[in-house]
Amino acid sequence: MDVVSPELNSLLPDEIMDMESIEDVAQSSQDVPVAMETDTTPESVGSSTERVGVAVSASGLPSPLVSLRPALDTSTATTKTTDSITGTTVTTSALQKLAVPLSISAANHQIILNKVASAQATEAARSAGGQKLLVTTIGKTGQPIVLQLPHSATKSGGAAGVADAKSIKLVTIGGRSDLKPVVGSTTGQVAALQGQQLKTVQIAKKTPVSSTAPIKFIINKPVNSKALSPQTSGAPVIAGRVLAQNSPTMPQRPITLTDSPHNTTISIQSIAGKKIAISPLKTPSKVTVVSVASPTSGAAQKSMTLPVSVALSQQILSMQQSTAVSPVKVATSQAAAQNIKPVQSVAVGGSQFKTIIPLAAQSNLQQIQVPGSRFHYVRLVTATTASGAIQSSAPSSSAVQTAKPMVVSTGAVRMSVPIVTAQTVKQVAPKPLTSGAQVVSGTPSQQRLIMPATALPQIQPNFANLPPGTVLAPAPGGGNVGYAVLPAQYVTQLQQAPIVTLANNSAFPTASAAVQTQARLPLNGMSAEATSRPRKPCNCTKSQCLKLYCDCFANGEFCNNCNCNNCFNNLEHEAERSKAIKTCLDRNPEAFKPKIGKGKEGESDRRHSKGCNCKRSGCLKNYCECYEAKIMCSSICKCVGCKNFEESPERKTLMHLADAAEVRVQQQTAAKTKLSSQISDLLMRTTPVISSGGGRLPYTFVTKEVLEATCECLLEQAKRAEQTRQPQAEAERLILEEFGHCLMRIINSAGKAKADFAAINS
DNA sequence: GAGTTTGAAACT
DNA sequence: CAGTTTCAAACTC
Repeated sequence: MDVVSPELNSLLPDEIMDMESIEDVAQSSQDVPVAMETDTTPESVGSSTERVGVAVSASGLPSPLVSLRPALDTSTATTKTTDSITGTTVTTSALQKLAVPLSISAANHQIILNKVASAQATEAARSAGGQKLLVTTIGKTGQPIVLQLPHSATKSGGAAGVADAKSIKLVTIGGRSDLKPVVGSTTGQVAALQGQQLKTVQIAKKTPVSSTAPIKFIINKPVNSKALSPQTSGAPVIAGRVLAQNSPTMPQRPITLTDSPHNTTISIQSIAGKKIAISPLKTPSKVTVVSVASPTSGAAQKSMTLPVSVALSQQILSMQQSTAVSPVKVATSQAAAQNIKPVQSVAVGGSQFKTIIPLAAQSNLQQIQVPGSRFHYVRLVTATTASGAIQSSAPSSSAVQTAKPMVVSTGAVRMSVPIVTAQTVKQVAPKPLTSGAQVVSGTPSQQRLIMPATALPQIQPNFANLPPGTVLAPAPGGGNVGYAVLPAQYVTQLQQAPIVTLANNSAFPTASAAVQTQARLPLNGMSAEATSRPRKPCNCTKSQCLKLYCDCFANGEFCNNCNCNNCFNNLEHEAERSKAIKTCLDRNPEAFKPKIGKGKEGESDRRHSKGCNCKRSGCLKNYCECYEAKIMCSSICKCVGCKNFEESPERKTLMHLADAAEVRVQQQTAAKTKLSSQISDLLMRTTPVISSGGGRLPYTFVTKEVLEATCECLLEQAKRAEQTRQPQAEAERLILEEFGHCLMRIINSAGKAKADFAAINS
C-alpha cells in the first residue's frame, strides 16, 4: 500500500484536519443481508505521534479500496476484509512499504496520491482475516490519530445487530477534541455514537440476483447521533436493496440510487427532493456523494448512457455515473462482476464534508492531491489485464484494489478529476453474488474509462461544456491513461445541476458524454468568478514549472493553458512533479500553504505568513506580496521604506486612486449598460410613443380621426361659448378645458390599450 | 511586445 | 543564516 510521509501529513491543511467525516461502505452481495466489515488492526494506527492519513477501505468489495496512509515506513497497518459469507478475509496492507510508494503530498488543501501499488497490497490482502470496515480520518499536526478498531471479527452474515460496540469499527480523527466515534455495523453501516456533528454516509450496494430487480443505493446520513441503537445498526440489506439505517434520533434522509435493469442508467434520486448547493467553503456538514460506477468488462463494449443525477438531499451532493450494465450482458457475461457496484466512501476534508464514491466493480478511483488547496483530483483507474485482476468466484480470492482514497478539502475552490486507466493497478474481480454466478470472466477486464485517455482527442470536443480549468490530459507515453481534470467549480455546478450526464462508452459515441452543467453560480455569496477564478497562465521558461517560481505549481495546480515552455507541471510528468513537490516541501514544509493567513471572519488580521522583503517598491506595487494580497505589511515584514501601512499617505492616495478608478469603471459600465438598454429599447420600439407621464403610449392613438374628433369637440365648445356669448377669456378657458378633456380621454384610451396589450403578451 | 525592475525562490 | 543567483511576474516604454 501506500505511504504518506509524516511531514506531508503534517502539512495537511486545516480543512482536511478538520475533517470529521467518516464513511462506511457497505455492500451486500446476496439477497441475504450480508455483513461486511472493514477493520484495521490497532497497529494500523501507526505511531501515535505521527499523522495518519486517511485509510478508507471497503472490504469485501471488489471495488478498489480507498486508502490513504501515513508515510511511516516503520509502521504497518493492515486492512483486513472479510467476506461475510465465506469468512474469507482479505487483508490490505495499509502501511506496508511499497516498492512503488504512494506519493502523497498534502499541502494547501491538497493531497497528491500517486502510483498505485497493488501487488503487495494484493498479496497482503489475502492474508489474515479480519474486519471489514475501515474508517479513517486525518488528525491534526502533531496530534495522534486515534483509531479504535475493535476486533469484531464478526463474520456473521446478515444484519447482525450492531448493538455490540465491540463489533463496531470505531475511527476517530486524530487529535480532535470533538472526535466522533463511529460505529459500523456488520452490515457495513456506520453510525455516529456521539458525533454531535458527525454525519455518516453509507452507501450500500446490492446487486439483485434478478436483473430486473432494481438496485438501490440508499445513503443514509444520521446526524447528531448520540447513541447507537440496535435499530440503527441492524439495517438489513435485503434482496438487492440496502436499507439505510436511521439514527433513532434523526430523520432519515436517504438518497436512493436506482439501477434500472431496463436501461443502462442509474439515477440518483433525492428522496427528500431537496437540493442544496454545497459550498465547500463554508457550509459544514456537507456531504458529497460521488457515485462513479464504471462499466464492467461484460458491458465493456457497450455504450452507456450515464446520467448523473445530482440530488442534494440534506446537503448531499450526488454525482453518479451508472454502471449501466445491460441485462443481456449480465446474462451472457460474468454477471457476478457486473452487478457489483463497489462503493468508495471517502472522507472529505473539512468538517463533515464527505465524498462518497461508489465505484463499479472494476473501476478504480484514485485520489490525487496536489500541493496547494485548490485542486483535488480523483483518478479513475480501470482494470488492467486479467492477471490479478480477475478473480475466481471464491470470495477469498478477491484481489485487493489499490485505489487511493480521494480526499476533497472543504476549501476546495476547484476540483480536478483526472480519470485514468491504471495499468499498473490490479483490479479486483467483482465477487459473484451467488455461488452459481461465481464464475468470473477470465478475460482481461477491458474496463472502460469514463473518459478514456485514448479517446481524448475524440472526447475533448465533447467536453466543451466543461468549465474553464478543465483539463484533458493524454496519458504519458501514449498509454491508455488519461486524465480529465475538472475544476471544483464543476462539482459545485453539479450540485446545482438537476442532472449531470456522463456518457461512457468505449467509442464515445455519446460524445454527449457531455457533462451538463450550469453556468457558474455564486458560491456562498461570492461570485464563482471570485472563488474559482482561473489562474493566470504562467510563462515559465526555465523552471519547468516545477519550482515555486511558477504560480501554477506554487498553488498546487497543474499548468493549464499556460504559456510555459518545457512544462513538467502536468500529469505526464507526475514523477518529476512529485519529486519537485517533495523537494519544495523538504526545503519548506510550508511551501504550499497559503502565504496569506486567513483572517478571522472578516477581521483584518490577514497577514503574510513570512512577510515581504521589499527594498525598492515601497511595498506599494504588486511586486510586494503583501500589497498584492491587499493587506498591510506587518511587523514580520523586512521591507525597506515600506509605505504599505495603515496611515501611509502614499498608500491612502493609492487606494483612493484605485477606488476612484474603480468607481469610474463602474460608472462607465453602468452608463454603458443604461445606454445600451436605451438603444435596445429604441430599436425594439415598433411604434412612436408619446409620454403619458407614467409610461409611453403609442401616439398612433392620435390618429386622424382622433384629431378630427378632438377638433370637433373644441369647435363645438367654441360654438357653445359663442352661443352663450361668453367673454373671450371664458371662451378660451372652456375650449382649453375641453382640450384637456380630450387629451385625457386619449391618454386613458392609450393607457388602457397598452395595459391590454401587455396582458395579452404576458 | 520588448526591455527593465522587482522581489521571491533557489542556490552556495 | 547571509549573500548571491535565478526566475518569473510586474512594470515601463
